[in-house]
Amino acid sequence: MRQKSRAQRGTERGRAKRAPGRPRSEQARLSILRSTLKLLGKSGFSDLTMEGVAEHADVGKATVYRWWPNKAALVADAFAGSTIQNLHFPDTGSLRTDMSQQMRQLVKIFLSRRGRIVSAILSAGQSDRAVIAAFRERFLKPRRREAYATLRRGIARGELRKDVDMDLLLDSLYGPIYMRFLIRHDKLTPDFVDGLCEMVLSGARP
Amino acid sequence: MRQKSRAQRGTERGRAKRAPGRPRSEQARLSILRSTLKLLGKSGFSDLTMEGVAEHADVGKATVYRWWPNKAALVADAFAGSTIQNLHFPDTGSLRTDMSQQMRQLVKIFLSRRGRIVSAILSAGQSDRAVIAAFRERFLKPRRREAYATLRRGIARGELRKDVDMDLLLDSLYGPIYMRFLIRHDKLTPDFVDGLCEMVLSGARP
DNA sequence: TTAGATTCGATACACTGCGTATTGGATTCT
DNA sequence: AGAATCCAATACGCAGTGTATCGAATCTAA
Repeated sequence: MRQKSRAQRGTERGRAKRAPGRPRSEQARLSILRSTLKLLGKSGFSDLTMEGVAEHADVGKATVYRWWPNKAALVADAFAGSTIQNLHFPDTGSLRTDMSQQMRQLVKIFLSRRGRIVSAILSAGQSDRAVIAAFRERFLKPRRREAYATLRRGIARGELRKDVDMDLLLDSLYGPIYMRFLIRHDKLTPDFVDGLCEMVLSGARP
Repeated sequence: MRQKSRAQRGTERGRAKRAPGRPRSEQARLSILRSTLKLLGKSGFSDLTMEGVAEHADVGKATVYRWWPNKAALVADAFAGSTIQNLHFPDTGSLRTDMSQQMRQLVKIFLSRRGRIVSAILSAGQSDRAVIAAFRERFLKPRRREAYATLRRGIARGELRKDVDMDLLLDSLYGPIYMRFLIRHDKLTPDFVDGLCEMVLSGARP
């Protein structure tokens, strides 16, 4: 909070008066965030160290601590800034293929190097509410908004009940993916995604 | 591994010759495991310290390290030994109420103090495969076996398709619960469980 | 009863990482 | 020019990790 208001003075809107003094180095900021993501993908949250980030980013340790109070805040911010592409919903005319295609993309990401970052975020989030909140706000919610639109198209086409509980439905579709991703008791395959879609969506038909 | 073979010499099967020397103190072992669970429920995984466990268990720190190589191993072992009750499947004659009742119990545990332990295990498991394996083998799998039997009763009564993919179905039922438990984007209520059961099971009917 | 093996609790130790503080120099505003 | 703020570097105290050592306790085997 404190450092955010400080940062705002420097970066927010041109009409706001610029604070005196040396402005914050955008280069250092980006370098720190990039290094955080890179190291996080390599080694997970618990092995990530603030000193390691500072060294890899070629930056003083105090510079890291000036802008992020602790490791969790840094990781949450780094993740929030990492825009994950290829996760939009298509509009094929069929709800099942719309959902299935997007969910396959999500699984692909979970199985890639970026999956390690997501797992680290969810892990750290279990003992730091700011981290899990960042995941919800920056990752989950934007995609949920797109998903609502996709579901509404399905309702309009008569593929879903009009009174369907959209949050319940989306959790039923994505929950099993997250569960297998985190507990690793079973494979995350495209066939799994398709079977999941078929079973859950057929339970929500008119 | 090394300490396990050591321990076996002392405790395994009466016919095996007992090793010379002072035997391992069962009292210390139990005290350590109990303290681990207790502290884990209070403060989560990252705040748990080996020194804290040793102190709370009234035991030397070296005694902890003699039998468990690190925090993750200790936590996995402690969780494995903690039998969680009240998580059996009833046999009411209706698949939906059988599942719903058991799932409500699970939610109750997730929302209780023991939920903190589960969340700590899943969190630690993201960077230590032994921890997540302990969760799977000691917690998930035993309940899955009971769930299979419950589903088979449902198939026999004609409430489920004969060719239903039981693992897919169970993940569809439990995945949303784990997702809400870990991401905390929505409430874990009995109504949620009931709606979930209804939607998913209706998608698996003949 | 004794010798040998192993555990126990206690404690000291080196090491790593955390988070704070200080310093001298750089950059920008007024 | 002067004030304000940022930077990198570095030193510091603190907490926790994991190892090592100690004398005492407890067991088996002879």
